[in-house]
Amino acid sequence: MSIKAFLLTRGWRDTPAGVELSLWGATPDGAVHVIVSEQEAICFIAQNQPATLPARARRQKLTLTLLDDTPVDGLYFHSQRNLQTFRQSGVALAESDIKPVDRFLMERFIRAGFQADGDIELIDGVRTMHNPRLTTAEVAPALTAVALDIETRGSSQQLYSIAGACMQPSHGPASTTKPENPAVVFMIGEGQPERRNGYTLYYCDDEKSVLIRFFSWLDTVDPDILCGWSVVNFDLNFIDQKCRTLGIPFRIGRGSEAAAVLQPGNPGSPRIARVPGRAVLDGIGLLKAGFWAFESFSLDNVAHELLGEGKLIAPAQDKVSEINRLFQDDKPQLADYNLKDCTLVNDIFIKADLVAFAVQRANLTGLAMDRLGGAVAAFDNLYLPLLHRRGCVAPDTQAHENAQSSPGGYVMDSAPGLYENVLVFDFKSLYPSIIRTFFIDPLGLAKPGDNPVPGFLDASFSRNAPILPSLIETLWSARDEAKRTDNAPLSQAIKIIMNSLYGVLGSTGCRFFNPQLASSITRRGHEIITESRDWIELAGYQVIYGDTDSLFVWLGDHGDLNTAEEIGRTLTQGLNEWWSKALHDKYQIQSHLEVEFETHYSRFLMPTVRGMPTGSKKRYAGLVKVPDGEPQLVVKGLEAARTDWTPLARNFQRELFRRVFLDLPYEQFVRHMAEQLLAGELDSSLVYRKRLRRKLSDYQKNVPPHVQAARKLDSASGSWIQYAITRNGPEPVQQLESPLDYQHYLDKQLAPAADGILQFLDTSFAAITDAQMSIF
DNA sequence: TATATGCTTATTACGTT
DNA sequence: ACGTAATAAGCAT
Repeated sequence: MSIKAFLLTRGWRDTPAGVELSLWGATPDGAVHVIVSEQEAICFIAQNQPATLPARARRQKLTLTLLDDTPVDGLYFHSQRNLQTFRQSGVALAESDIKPVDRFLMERFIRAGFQADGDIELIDGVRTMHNPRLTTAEVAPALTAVALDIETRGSSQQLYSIAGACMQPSHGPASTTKPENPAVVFMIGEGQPERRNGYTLYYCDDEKSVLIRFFSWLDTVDPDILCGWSVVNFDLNFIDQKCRTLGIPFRIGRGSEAAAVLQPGNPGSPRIARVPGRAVLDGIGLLKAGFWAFESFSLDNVAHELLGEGKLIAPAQDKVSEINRLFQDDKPQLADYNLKDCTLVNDIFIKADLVAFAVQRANLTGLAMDRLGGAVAAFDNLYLPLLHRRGCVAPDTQAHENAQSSPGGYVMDSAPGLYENVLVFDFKSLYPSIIRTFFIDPLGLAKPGDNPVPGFLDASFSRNAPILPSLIETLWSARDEAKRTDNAPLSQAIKIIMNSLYGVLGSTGCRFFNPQLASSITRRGHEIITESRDWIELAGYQVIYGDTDSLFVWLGDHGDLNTAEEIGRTLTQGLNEWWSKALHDKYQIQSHLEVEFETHYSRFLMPTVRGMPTGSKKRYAGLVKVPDGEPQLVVKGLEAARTDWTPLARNFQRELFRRVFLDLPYEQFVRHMAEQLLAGELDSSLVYRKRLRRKLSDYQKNVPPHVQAARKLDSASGSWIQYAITRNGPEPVQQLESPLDYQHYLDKQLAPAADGILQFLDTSFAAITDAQMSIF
């Protein structure tokens, strides 16, 4: 095949070998023909338009105008700096020595419909370290994955074993070539290979041999994806360091290319894995990116919550010594444990559809599928191609010192009380809908033209085919379609990208940062929520609370249970129609605001700020009746919702609320709970769990309880600390020495958890339990 | 290998009575 | 002893 140019890199940087470029395509003779970014290429691919890209990109000569009106002829670039670098560098192009990973990627692009001759072009420069561009289902039609997991001995940093297990994600058609040996464990030890339950255990002489044989196995399986649990920060980093120590190459890339784990520049930032030709997906990171919430992100806990099973050695045991013991006495059992972690990871990936989510996310953002976060880059990828087609280029990122910050959401003062029949209305995707309705757009702000739509901070926005609103519109209908076809990962990915489009406009790291943009969104939000509140009150109902995009409406005497739903629908429709008319009359714009009737709480608690008459914010609870089922208790922000409160208080609060909401007796329950506590029957639920968000030594100005407990620990371990309050103060659970301070738990856990609701029943935790005392 | 702001709570640290 | 500011964590949207 004859390759003219290959266009798969991005960004630029100075290296000892010279400047590496990535934003442009060019032909081997050095002439600049193609002015197109990788980002744009990926956007096209994502839209299933592979044929459109090369023709358009090669032939189109654009005349561009900077937003500051500097004319630029024929160049397509993302920043002044890139332009300068490009001009100075004298790009040299070559066809030679295409690496296996590049060849692999080209083959995939060709399979996706590109013509090798002419359509795919090679730009020399970066290309060695960067990779994997498995961004789309078209490019990677049948993804295969391997979960890996290592076992080590902590103190001496010895590697005991590596396990790997193949997965066929639900995404894409099944791979036709099933690996012969889909799950393996390589362990230091002596003996013949052992066929065990679903995998093969191989014994190796030493660490070096464990690594080399694992790399070789990986090469035959040749997965697109490596996954695991904290896989970059722990497993791959450990293997990388071990390879350096042993002097062997870290060959887990495609075509046995060497991988690397980049160490964080500044402490706190995550490590990054560079594995040529493969994507590295971490289960924890992906779940967090999809807004999954778990009590803890430990593998054992997530497996229990999602799959109903856990690790073979429960974390409560002394895991380290147990692993050491197994390595000495029972290697097959250690191998079982090792492999089980891999299969749990695979099962979690399948259950939560994480590969599909990662693919959809990459399709939408134009980012590599193993790159999490990156909202600013995603905005660029979506916005810049459209901006360029208008003949404009964007400004580079600026330094913003003392940047004016924009307000966030509007949080109403609440009316505290214990209610019946509270309806919750919310504006569906409020900020994106404001962007659509009010033409919020960087280009529209720069060139408002005649008769613009006013924003805030003296901003005004052109009505003439704005870019960002049309982008939102496209995403919006794609999301509706995804919901219609039950494509949950896609719908979730679109929701996240839509919301992040707003977020970056208020972030100084974004080239489009501008308080006028951010404020024109959020302050319009304030106006919308307060005017909606006024409208509902004029309609005769009391609004007891609201936060950013939601309104909590008490039906009061109108609250006949059968008519509540009816009222909800009527108010929804009325409010939507009112906004349509109001915005048309005032600005001659079409409203894309959309109020939804979200929840009907049959019982609802809006507490006060502790010890005050003032209504609380961001804290409430309610009961939702479900047809043919147990009523569902919803608790937001209160003690029961907080992981830094003890299980004692959280369970107690939920049960108390349930009883109160269902008009069941509760005093006996409260007394019984206090009795059990004092009798030592609840000791196992008295543990606090908090994160150490800084280094132990960095807590200087103030030493909170969890830090006091952590400092009593012989060996510091991890960023979470579990502790209990004893009569000698906080002590870590691992080294509990003093008797528990039950009075503390009565006063600081049970009482506050109960009084939030009991105050509206004209009683208190103290009153109920004192009555008990007087009986004795 | 830069989405945000708003709110509540507990606890400590430290000054003033 | 008591009030208040600072510190820290976690949550809602």
